[in-house]
Amino acid sequence: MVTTVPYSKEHKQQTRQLILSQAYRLFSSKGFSSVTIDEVMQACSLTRGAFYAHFESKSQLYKEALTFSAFNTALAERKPEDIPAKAWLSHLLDQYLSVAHVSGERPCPLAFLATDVVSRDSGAKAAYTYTYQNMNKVIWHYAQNEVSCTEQDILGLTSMIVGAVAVARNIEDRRLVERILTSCRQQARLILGGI
Amino acid sequence: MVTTVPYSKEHKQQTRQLILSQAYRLFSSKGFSSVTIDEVMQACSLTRGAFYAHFESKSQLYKEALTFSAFNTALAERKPEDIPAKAWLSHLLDQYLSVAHVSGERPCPLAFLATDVVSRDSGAKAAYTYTYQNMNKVIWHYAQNEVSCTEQDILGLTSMIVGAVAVARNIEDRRLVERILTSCRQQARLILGGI
DNA sequence: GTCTATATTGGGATAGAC
DNA sequence: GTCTATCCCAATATAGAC
Repeated sequence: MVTTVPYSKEHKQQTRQLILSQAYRLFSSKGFSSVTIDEVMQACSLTRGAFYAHFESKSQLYKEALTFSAFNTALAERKPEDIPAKAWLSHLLDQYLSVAHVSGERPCPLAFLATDVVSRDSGAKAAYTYTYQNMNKVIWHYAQNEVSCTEQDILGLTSMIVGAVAVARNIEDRRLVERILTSCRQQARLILGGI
Repeated sequence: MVTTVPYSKEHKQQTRQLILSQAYRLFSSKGFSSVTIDEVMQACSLTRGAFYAHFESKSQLYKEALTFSAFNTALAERKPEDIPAKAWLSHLLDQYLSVAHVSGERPCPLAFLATDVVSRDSGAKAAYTYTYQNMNKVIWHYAQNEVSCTEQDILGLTSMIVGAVAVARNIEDRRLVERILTSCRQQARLILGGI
């Protein structure tokens, strides 16, 4: 019941982080219901029983993994000092609207869990909303004073890039996926008004 | 094993359509895994056992329900003769980008099942892709010759409206939802270039 | 075609040893 | 904290009567 000698506090923290990262990887690719706790723990080279020393339930894991992911997304990365805001924003957009992202590289929870969060509890929805607001904040941070659009216009931009990635994941025709991403890269520039 | 007297062929067809419509209603609101066959059949006032006289499996039902929905979406509605193409397109956009739609009224499968289809089989993905292509075709049909954008630009537009609805469903803050929808209605007009 | 069982599996969660 | 073993419920699918 109580943590004893052979496992240090750091070890528990590390294990917890490992579980969160593997859980997010699996949840983002398959959704809540299709992921089993056994699967998550096996990915961590642990057994199912050990799970409950870290989390109360699968639902709690989901919520925490969602929050965890918000800090590991590409958008959370700090801009290198020597790159201008406009160039960095352009880079972020291209990265988001890339085949690599659609294929699951550093998946954005907003796109990958878009319809999965709906059936979860309010906590998960709150985490989703927070991440969405944060995405808008980050983009506006780089865009403001540089482009000719309002803060409200950013909401349309983020809807578009999230939607593009979410839709593209279901499309097996590679050519169509490319066309969607290309169109959105263009429209994003149109909305921002010159970057 | 074989259909006998007390149930006519039309009766079977009617039952089948009822199952499809109830299934789509449930799938679109909760996703594949969270819907049970029992639930679908209860919504039809039938029992679980009867299901297998109509479909082979839950997966097949999902795929067929997805295809079925494509023919019942608001976008599939015919334009009344006396309404100009531009006005009709404008009406379709406003309807798509409405709180009512986000709340589940005549749900568009592209938005409501955006991340749910990913884990399904190729048949489901093909149905999704077909529906997406069709949405683009319909919008382009009304837009062409009326607006100043290319067919490729429509892909960005549809990504945006699908994304907006998918994202908004997870947000409990009504005010934020309104702001997202408003922004997208504006950006949609911007992309179309004057409607 | 629809019903009432029932077979069977998968997976969340707990118990107790180490 | 992690393991193995187990409980237990939910849900897909089938069998057989009507």
